[in-house]
Amino acid sequence: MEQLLRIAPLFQNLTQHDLLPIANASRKVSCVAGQQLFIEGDPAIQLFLVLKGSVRLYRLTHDGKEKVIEIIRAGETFAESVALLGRPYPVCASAIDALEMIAIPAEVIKAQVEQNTGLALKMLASLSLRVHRFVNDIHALSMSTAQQKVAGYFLAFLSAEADEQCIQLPSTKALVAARLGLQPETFSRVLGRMKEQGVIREENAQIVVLAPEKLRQLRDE
Amino acid sequence: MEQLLRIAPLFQNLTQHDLLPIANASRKVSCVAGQQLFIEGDPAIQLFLVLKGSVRLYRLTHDGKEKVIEIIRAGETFAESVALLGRPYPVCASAIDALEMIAIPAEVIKAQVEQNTGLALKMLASLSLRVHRFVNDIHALSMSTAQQKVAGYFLAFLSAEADEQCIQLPSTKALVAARLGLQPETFSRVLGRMKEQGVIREENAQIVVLAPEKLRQLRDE
DNA sequence: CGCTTGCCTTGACCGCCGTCAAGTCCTTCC
DNA sequence: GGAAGGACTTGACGGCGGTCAAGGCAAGCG
Repeated sequence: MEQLLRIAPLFQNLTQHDLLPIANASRKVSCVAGQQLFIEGDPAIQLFLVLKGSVRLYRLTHDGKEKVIEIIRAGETFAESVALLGRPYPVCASAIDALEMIAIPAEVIKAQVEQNTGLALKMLASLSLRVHRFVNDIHALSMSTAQQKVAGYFLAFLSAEADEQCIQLPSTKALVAARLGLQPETFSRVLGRMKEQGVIREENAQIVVLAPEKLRQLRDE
Repeated sequence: MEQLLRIAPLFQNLTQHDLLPIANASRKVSCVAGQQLFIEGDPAIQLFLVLKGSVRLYRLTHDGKEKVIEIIRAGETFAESVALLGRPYPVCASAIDALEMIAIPAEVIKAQVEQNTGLALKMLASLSLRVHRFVNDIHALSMSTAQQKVAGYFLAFLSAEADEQCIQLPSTKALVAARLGLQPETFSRVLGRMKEQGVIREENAQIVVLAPEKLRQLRDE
């Protein structure tokens, strides 16, 4: 269990002494694809570390549609912020595919944070990063055109200057579209246009970026 | 200085012993309206507590327009998250009107957080709140129509169930429009429609909400 | 093999919102 | 008082993207 916990940046570099009470209180959970983990308004009694699979965090709009806020992938934690505040979850969560996670009681984390400055700093760093990502998201969401959103999304996956990189889309295209605030149809059309411009290619469920600089140009309009 | 610092939730309830080094390292700054505080990419060497006036946090899109990410009002702090990470500012900041702030060196905060669990917890709570607000913002941004955004924005100001509440808009309407990701013209049109539906009224630069439940209905489509 | 189901694509249509432009109201300043 | 400027409003128009509908395509199953 301790080894598993150390996957998360949150718990790396913690001494075994500090990690032990957390490990003892945590338990492993498995979920099938599509399973509901919690819904908006549920009391936040635990935070999660994803070991395998991915999780969709979303909100329901008043007319029943869902807006994807974040997609959590293996190795990442979520619900850290709420565990500390003692507030109910601000989003719904459900498993995208088969899922393995570690559930960590919020109270144990709270207790540890109070004693252990190292963990507190880690959590601060983690939350700061999340804030930064949200700033990026808000910026991306208000970028006007669908093409710019998609280009920006792909560029976030590219590591360096290398040409011809592959991108593995998390789950289905429809989900990525939702993440970007687009309809599946629109996403498909944008991909089609990019393909006929020679910017990308599709190869067995992967996106191959042929011309990163052209992608950058599309994002910048 | 110490009294001023205690305005912020971040520093309330800190012992004088803990607050003193922070107070000693901080200094007061004044700005004229429109003054640039920092731009995106600047090294983040200090965080700010606004005493008087308000601050616009924004990003520049690639074609030179600016997207308002947040509006910080008197009594609030900003740039807490970056001060800890040692990363450059992810946004630009400029004064909306005449401004008085306290600038607190990031290093002092970092040093104090390492020693003082109380401050660490405060900062965690503050960042958690910010994350929650961003979640709300992302949700609001992806709500489709302009009317829904405006209704949601107004509803966030209403405290309880009381009818006939006044809302003081921060600064100009154009700025609020930018905050909502709308053009001033669109914002104006939405206000006009709400007025002729008897949902709101305008009275010397204030919005008077006449029918909160109608507003809720508009937000929910 | 044919049927179903789910995912994706493509086409047609329409409404919302951004843009451009002109006009009104109010403040400021001489 | 009159001119100038800024904030806001109102109108006309066009494009992007959402919606609806139909069709293609692969996997699973009887």
